[in-house]
This record gives sequence, structure tokens and C-alpha cells, in this order.
Amino acid sequence: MNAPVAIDYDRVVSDTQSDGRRPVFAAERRQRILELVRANGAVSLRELAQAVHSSEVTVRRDLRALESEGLLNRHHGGATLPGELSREAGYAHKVSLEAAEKGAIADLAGALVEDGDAIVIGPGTTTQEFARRLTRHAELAVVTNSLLVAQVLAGSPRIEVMLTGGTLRGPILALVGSAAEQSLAGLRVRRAFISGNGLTAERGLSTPNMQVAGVDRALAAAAEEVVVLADHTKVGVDTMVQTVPPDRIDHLVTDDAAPRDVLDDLSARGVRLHVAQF
Amino acid sequence: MNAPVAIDYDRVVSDTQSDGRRPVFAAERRQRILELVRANGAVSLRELAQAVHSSEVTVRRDLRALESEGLLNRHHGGATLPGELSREAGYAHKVSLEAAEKGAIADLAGALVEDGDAIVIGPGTTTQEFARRLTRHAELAVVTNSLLVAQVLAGSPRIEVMLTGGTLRGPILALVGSAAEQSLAGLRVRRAFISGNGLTAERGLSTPNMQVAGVDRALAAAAEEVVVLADHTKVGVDTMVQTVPPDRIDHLVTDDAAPRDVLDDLSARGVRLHVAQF
DNA sequence: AGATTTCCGATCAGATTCGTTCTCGTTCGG
DNA sequence: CCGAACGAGAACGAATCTGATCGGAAATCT
Repeated sequence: MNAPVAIDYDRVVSDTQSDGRRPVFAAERRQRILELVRANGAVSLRELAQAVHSSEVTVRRDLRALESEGLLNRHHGGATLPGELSREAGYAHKVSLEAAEKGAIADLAGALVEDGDAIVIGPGTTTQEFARRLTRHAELAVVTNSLLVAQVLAGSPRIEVMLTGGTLRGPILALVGSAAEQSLAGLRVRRAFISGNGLTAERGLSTPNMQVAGVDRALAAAAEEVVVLADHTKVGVDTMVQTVPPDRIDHLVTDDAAPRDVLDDLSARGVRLHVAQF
Repeated sequence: MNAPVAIDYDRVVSDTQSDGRRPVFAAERRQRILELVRANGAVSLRELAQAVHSSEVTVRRDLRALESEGLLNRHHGGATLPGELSREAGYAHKVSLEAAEKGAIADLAGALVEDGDAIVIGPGTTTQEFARRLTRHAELAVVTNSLLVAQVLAGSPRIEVMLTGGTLRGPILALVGSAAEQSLAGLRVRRAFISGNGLTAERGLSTPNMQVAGVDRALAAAAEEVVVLADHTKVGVDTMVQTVPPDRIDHLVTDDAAPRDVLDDLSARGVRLHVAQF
């Protein structure tokens, strides 16, 4: 079903050697696609097809293959760099996860703050929820290394918010590194509200990331008392780096789905417990 | 058999010319909506639609999706941060104001950045738009005192973002105070991208706030070259505190609605002009 | 309390894009 | 020399996204 094709492809002699060189190989095309996406951050399917001189179907196939390798993200109409948008999805999932528990914990922890206090707040979804409860307080001075906490409190004129410096750790929107730790060095506040990734009676608070661990230690060191906010999914689990030893934890705020034996152990070590009921 | 095909694909294909504009995907649009809401605490539906260049219906759909993920709360007229009482806007409509000019200025300023650069970015809606253009660059080191700029760049793994410390100035979400200035003291980068509130040939860049002025000075002092981003509404106006004298300004990026005489004066003082055309 | 304005939700239509299937040309092996 | 295998383009139907319109609900004003 074709008239004599008058189209002159750029593909030329291929009969001579099996070691042909002119035809555009699939791997080369995919490499170019990847370069284009990396260069622009987001490229439409049509542009890609035009750029590599192939049909949209072919590009679509390539994109599917590249996506399965995790090299890019595919969307309606084109492709984007991985991570830029998928991060939000991951974070969104975390927010909705145990949202009710986090809220109850935040409520309970709010009772540990009084007007006129100076406190430190670490990063995390639970502490962010906790920060929301603070807007009703007056004359608070809050130090934090979390951009999300800072933004939550930004609109409250009666709360003074100070951010530590430091390099931004994208996935959690928190400041880490030596600059962050140093800016906390000369500080002394009443209480620190921290929420790590794991908490056991033996090793205390822990987190899987070295940099985050460093700042968490600095946050705890700046406060007279350390308050740990941890929902039941974190109680009893241990992650890589220890940040706050058990005897340095003064309060633990959690929910009643946390394992009892761990709570008892912690209580025996002098940690005051605040358990949110459902 | 067949009649000669009357279809001429070659002509039809060129219907949609790609004018180099980057495609806007649904996910990206939602990301921007989320940023706007997070930045302002509360944004009206109309403003959102204007800011992302979509219809209100589409924005409404996006808001519904984002709400179901727990990322924001929506009610009559717009959306707010989850669990947050509505805050005063006023910053929101500044974003949409002269959005086209700001975008063009940001595009132009993007040409002043090269891969591997170390730069400083000040607070402001224009600089935020500028930061959005940087995500395609690689191996950038960015220092800023703006939470919005930091957030825009947070998702780019190839850009290292450093925030200055300091106390948070709520309305503009920027860090100010002596802590912010000191953290910039030992720093030396190639270029600083700043956007004050007013710019004249006689007094240079100025801002109505003392604290902001202090940081702006520190930002400029940390860079070899100072680049000012200012749309036409700021050119020719003078505000209270001078931050950067005219002879310290190396580049000015603005749009072609700026008063010519002021631009000429600045050019005579050695400022290189980059004027975005419409 | 009633009227008006504004905004929300639902349905519909248009356009675009995606996935599948089919076909063609090339390459490799017997 | 011929057939199978593979890659690539074309076409069709399905799914999705976007924008417009209309009735109803909510908020505001008088």
C-alpha cells in the first residue's frame, strides 16, 4: 500500500559490512534522549522525536525503557528528571501516614511549651505538626534547622523564628553540615523537640544519616531538656547512627500503639512518658 | 491496490512549531501550586490560576488532588496550608503581578550563570523565578537567605544549596539579622543576584527595611560581581535604605518598560544592561 | 432575613496522548 | 537463496487532560 517511495532517508549504504556505522543505533538514540532531558529538566515527547529524527512511537518506547531503569520519569506529554517531582510524592505519602497519630502526639507535646519559652525544634513530619500547635503561644523564641517548621511559624508575629545556617538536605528540607552545627554552638534553650527515625531503650534516638545525626546531636546539646516526638512506628527500631543517648532524653511523646516493653525500659531509665490515646 | 495516497504527512507534521518553550506538565504545575501555597500560607484560586497559566477549573482539580494527599486544605476561594488558620495574603498577588516580565528577566539573568559556578541569591519574587531556571545547571553552589529560593532548588540533586542562618522575617520568608550577615562574612563567590525594592542611578539599590538592607549589603559584599534583577516598576524609584551603591553594580537585568533615562544614567556609570524585550 | 454576587461541583465536548496491533525493511543464520 | 528475528513507522481505539457551560450552594451585603 504505497506508491514508490520518493523519500530519501539519510540511511545509506548498509550492504557492505555487517559493521555498519551510519544507522542510528538504539543505544545512541537513548543516550541523546537522556542528555536532552538532563539538559532541560523536562522535554516534551514531540520535541524529543524531532531532535532524534524518530517517530514519537519509538521515542515512547525508549522512554519506557529508560524509565524502567530509573533514569527518568515519564509523564503525560514527555519526560522529566527523576527525583524532582517524585520527591513530593514520597513526602506526601509520609505526611498522610499515621497523620492522626502525629496530630495527637503534637497536641500532647504542645503542653510542654509555655509562653515566653525558648525552644529548639528538629526536622520531621511530627515536629512540623507540633510547630503548628505553637502559633497560639505568645513570645516564643524558636530555633530550628527545618525549613518546613520555619514556614509554618513564619506567619505568627509573636513568635521569633531563627534558622540555623548550613547546607540544604533536599529530601527532608532541613539544614545540615558543620555550619548548622556551629550556629547552634553558643546556644542555650530550655527544651529541644526532636523526632529521629528510631528509638530504643538501649541506644536512644538514632537516624540513618550521618549528617542529620550531627545536627540532631547539636540540637540536643543546645537544650537543657530533650523531648523526643516519635510515633509507634519508630519506637523499638534502631537505625544506623546514635544521636541522643537514653539518659539524655527527658521526655518521650508517643502514641499508645508503641510497644509496652520498650516504653517501660525507657521509663526505668528516667524518661518521662506522654502517651497519646486513641 | 490503491490510489495514490493524497496524504502528505510532511506538511502536516509541522503544525505545532516548538518555540523553544518548555512544556508544563501536570505534575510540575501541581508542584508550583504547592510552592505558592506553602510560601504564602493562603492563596486564592484566581491567583493560582493566573500564576500557573491555567484555567480555574484545572487548578481546582489540582487542589482536589493535592488535598486528598493531605498536602493542603482548600475552602472557598482558594487553599491554605493544612491545619493552619488562614494567614494574611498580600504577598500572593505580588507573585502574579508582572509575572511575564519577571519570567523574561529571569531567563535573561540565567545566561549569567555557568555550570560549576558559586553564586549568591537574595530574596524576592524575581530571584525566585530566576532560581527556577537554575535547575538545569549542573554542579552549582548556591548561597541564599531566602527560604523560597532554597525550596525551589531543593529538588535538584546537582545543586548544592546553603542557607545563611538568621532570624526569619515572616512576610518575605528571608533570613535577616546579625547571624545572617556573619554567616556571609567569610564567603567569596563569583556573582550575587539581588533584587531590591528600588533602583536609581544616584543611590543604587535600596530597600525600605533596615534589617533586609543589612543582609543585602552582606550578600553583595560576598560576591565579585553584583547582578541586580529589577522589573520596570522598581527602576527609578528610591526607598529608604541604600544597600548597594551604583558603582558596585556590575549588571542590571530589567525589562524594556523601564525608564530610558535611568538606564542611560546607570550605563554611564559602568553598569552593563540586559533588557528583556516583549 | 432576603437578595445578590461569588464560588463550587458536575457534565459535556474538544484535543492530546498513550497503548496495541499491524506492516515494512533490514539483518542474521542456515 | 530464503526464512526467522528484530527494530521502526503507521494507524486505530482507549484513556487522559483541559476548557467551557450550567445549576446549586455558600458567603456577603443591605
